[in-house]
Amino acid sequence: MLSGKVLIVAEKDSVARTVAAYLSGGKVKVLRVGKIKTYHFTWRGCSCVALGLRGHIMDFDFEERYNSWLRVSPEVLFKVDPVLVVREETVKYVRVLRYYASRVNTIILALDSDSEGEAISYEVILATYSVNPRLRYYRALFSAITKRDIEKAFNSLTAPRPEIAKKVFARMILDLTLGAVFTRVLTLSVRKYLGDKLGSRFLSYGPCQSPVLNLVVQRALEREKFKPEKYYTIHVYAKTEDGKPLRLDHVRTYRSKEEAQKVAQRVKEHGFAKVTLVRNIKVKIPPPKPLDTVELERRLSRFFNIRAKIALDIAEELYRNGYISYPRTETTIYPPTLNLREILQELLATEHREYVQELLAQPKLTPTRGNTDDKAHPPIYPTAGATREELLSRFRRREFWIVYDFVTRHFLATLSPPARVLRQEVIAKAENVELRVTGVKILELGYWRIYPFEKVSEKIVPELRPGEKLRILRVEVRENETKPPPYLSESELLKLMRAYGIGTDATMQDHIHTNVVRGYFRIFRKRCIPTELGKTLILVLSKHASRLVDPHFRARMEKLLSEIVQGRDPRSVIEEMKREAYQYYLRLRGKLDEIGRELAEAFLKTFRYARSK
DNA sequence: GCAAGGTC
Repeated sequence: MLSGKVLIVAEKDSVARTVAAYLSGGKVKVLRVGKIKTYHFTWRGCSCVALGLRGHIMDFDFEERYNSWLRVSPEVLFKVDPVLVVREETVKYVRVLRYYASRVNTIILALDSDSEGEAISYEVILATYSVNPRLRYYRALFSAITKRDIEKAFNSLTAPRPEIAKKVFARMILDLTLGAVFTRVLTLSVRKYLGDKLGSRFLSYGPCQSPVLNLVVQRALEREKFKPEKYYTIHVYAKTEDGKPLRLDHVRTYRSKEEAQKVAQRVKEHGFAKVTLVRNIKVKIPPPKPLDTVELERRLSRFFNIRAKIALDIAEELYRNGYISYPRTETTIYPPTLNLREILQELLATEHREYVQELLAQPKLTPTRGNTDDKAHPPIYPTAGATREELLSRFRRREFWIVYDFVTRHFLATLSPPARVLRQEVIAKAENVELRVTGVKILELGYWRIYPFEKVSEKIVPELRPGEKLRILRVEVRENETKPPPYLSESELLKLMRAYGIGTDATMQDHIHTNVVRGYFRIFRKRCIPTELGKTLILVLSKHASRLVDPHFRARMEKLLSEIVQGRDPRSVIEEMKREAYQYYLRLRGKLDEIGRELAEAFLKTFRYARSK
């Protein structure tokens, strides 16, 4: 099937390098063209060159003449087709692609086996077919960067799937069109009220960023609407028969203070409580599953108050420097080809040496296992052992060490035994008033030894037996108040985004970050607090175009787009979505003055506040 | 100057 000369294109350099190494059997010549590395080798008698891109090489944009926000009415953008253009930063890649394309007879598209990879494949075809009419294109689909998978993919090449590429292109067109139209109309609405005060700022809308903002705002509104209510609880201080002190709580709460006091009085007069139930349950707490991107971000936020964007930026840098594996993954199962013992050997160079030795001494390693596999990248794990000093001197920032050490501990935890605790519960009755005390006793630390972030605090209840009498010393009625729900934490937000299907593992933190940069919400002590501007933006959009900010909007759009893969004409899908968006546009346009006034007022509050802080 | 998705 193949003969002569072959160009292999991968999504990133590391994959091109690995493919070359596996197919060549080891003999690879590396040539640099500017900053781009090309890998030359022989495979099945063909002379091959492999190179890695940096993701997409093309992008959609509106033609130059639509760039004026003032002279071009936003609705015009619904009627024009954005054009696919080579990105400035990737012109050099296209040049190299074309150079080789004119000198080979076959291009193998070894891009990631997801829809983005299919789209990038198509971009490569668009960039090269004109320089060599005899070119043949094949697709190599591998589900892991392992020798077996790569060889299998290259021995069973398939055809590119343009319908998947077209779905991605349709998404790009819709994201751009909706983003541009609504960003411009919102920004223009406040112009006449704000003038120069707007500065270089603008009010953005996006099919991912805005539903994310909505989630944050809804929680804040719940919080604001919340009316605290008083309630009363009863607490009993008692002594066991052998003299140990013990506090029991009445299982009920009361709205009325008088009623609570009456019950408390009855308990007090009764003088003792009789133990009716002693329950001790041994519970196993399993170690965490192998780490994916979202979980890395969520845990670093929860455990260390590190923002998701910072977490991924640092993980990226650690990856580039060879300390951890590729940080953008949805996989939570270690592939069978991953040599866990080898990684442990590496980790002997860390300060967890002794713990690592214990694990290595075990005859069999049994890692935990999640249930997701993106078929592209393994879970995140450390790839080199390093000390605190090494990381601190190399990166100069404490967070690098925190992230690296976290990844290491998490990896070790997944190979560790569960923690074991004893959950204790004692019920006692004074007259007919039910009292309870609960406790936790740690039986075995298990993985908590290396992963103390999840360790529970111990509270031990003295040993009691049913029928035992507890002498009541004091009874207390406490006044409490119901509390509003807290602002959404960044960790919860990421979880919700994943559940609603907003963004991808690699972009979720971006959508959060965009909202922060736009001044829509702040993150303070791990929690997302919307500004006046963020709240007003959601209020305005909810009133006139609620679907655009609905958390389900992204998933709905994806579902519609997937019809393209089933054979539907992309143009008809794009038109359908645009028609709907146009209706929302008309509604907003009908209320432009009112909307502009509200947003302008909120804008001033938000940025006056930001400056005065 | 608009978005979201790759990648560094």
